[in-house]
Amino acid sequence: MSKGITPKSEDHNKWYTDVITKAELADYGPVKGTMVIKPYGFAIWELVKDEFDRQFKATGHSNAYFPLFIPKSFLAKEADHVEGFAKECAIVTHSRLMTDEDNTIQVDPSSKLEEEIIVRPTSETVIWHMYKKWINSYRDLPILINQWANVVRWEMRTRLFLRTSEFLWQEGHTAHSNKDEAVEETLKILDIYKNVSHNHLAMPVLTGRKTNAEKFAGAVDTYCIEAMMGDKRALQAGTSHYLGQNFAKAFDVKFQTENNNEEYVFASSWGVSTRLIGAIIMVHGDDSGLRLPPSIAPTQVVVVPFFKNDDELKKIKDYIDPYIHQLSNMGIRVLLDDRPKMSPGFKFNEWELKGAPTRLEIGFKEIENNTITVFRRDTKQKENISIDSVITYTSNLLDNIQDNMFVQANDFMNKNIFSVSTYDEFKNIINKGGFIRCGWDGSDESEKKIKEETKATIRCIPFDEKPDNLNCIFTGKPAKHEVIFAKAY
RNA sequence: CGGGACGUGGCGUAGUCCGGUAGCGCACCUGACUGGGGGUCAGGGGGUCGCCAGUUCAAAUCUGGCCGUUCCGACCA
Repeated sequence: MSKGITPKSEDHNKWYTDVITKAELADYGPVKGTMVIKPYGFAIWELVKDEFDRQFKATGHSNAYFPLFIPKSFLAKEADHVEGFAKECAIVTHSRLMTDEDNTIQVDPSSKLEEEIIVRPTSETVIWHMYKKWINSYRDLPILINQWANVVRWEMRTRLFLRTSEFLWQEGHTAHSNKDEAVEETLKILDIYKNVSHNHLAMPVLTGRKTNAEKFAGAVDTYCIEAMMGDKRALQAGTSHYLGQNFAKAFDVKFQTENNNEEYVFASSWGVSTRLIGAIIMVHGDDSGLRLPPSIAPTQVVVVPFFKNDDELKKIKDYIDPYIHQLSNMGIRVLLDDRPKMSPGFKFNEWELKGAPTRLEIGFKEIENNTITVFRRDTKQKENISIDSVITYTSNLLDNIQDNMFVQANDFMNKNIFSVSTYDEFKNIINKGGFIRCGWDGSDESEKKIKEETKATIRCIPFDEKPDNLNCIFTGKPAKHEVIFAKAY
């Protein structure tokens, strides 16, 4: 590992990839746009995933698995949906390879498939194909299914975690007998997304509805959580869609009501992806690397001993082991980094780079005085405390760091959301970075023009919008909505 | 798909203009000394210089072609 990472202020993009590669979160795959999630990065994802999974299950959802391969014809069944994904699909056309005279590997032309297969960019179509088979009566509803899966979107420009050709996510697909219930489901999930972001990722998010131009292809309404990254750009961190009867109609999924009428099923779908890892990096990271909120840190407490030889290490272990076990028994993820031939200083830097929220430093100085040195990653403060208090101190400290990281990120976001009244101010702030809350006349044209001129997009129409006395920032007409504009990833 | 840049040990690069023994930093291996913020010294391994052809006594270096990567634009969670 080479020393140091590019400072955030110098080159944010380079800083971001430096953090990922040097903290060993991920690496580039051999096919353009693919990535390998390394064990440390995957451990973070598993913690994030487990929390979502717990909350989905607690709200009545079950996991299932649908196929990776989808008949090409399925995608065409919902007109808006095809248009949304047509330009970024991987397509399977053949099923065999062969070696030719030169001993090179070729696609065997005789293995051409009769119907080409696409690799799922999302699973609405296969799932609704199956739902048609499963739904007959109102008694079969609701269906509340989630799947953890990979999807493929053939992207032109990719970035680790934020946009890769293949990524991991969860996609929920629910079917309901009436609109209200489907909308309620859509918003219930959005609430879970928001709560996990706030309470576990320590990442404040704005919630709201997407404009027509920004919503999911095939949805009636798309709701989202939007977060502000450290460079003041926006990142869509999760979406929840009310699909109305669009997919039910496309796949002819009807059910019999209590009154023996026939009606199309109402639907929702929703997802968060490994993109969240990118968000965590950019919301919390600093010039020393990653900062992980304790809730999703694979190692919450790293113990770094000072020792010259096995004998000294043994004495330190005798001193510290009981406390390590006690922390571990409390469910705290604690690790003793006793790798030999690596200086404590090296370990300090490495664990700071990897974002471990707290560190205990233990050497003979501490042993003699019955103390231990505690370092917290969020503020980089060090303190020497009595060894007797280490358990409660550390466990409280983790809670404190979790809260503090949210407060820090929330303050940062709020300081960088601006109200403006003229388009000049608007452009000025968009250039400097930040979110803008302002009026919009509701037309696709002004939204598009603003995007062309400033690269800013409407991130969402916040739930608490107050458009009444506002004018459109672009046309000056009375505002239809109060919206959040920002440059986005 | 348009425009620019670049391909030299695992990573980052010098050398290319002006052809002549492939060099450096990091990482890696061995040993000793070290250890309170990325240790020091000594020794060591690893490169058909993206590929193919051409010019030449001689090509990382010159010429032509091909391939790949990357950055900037249109598209996107």
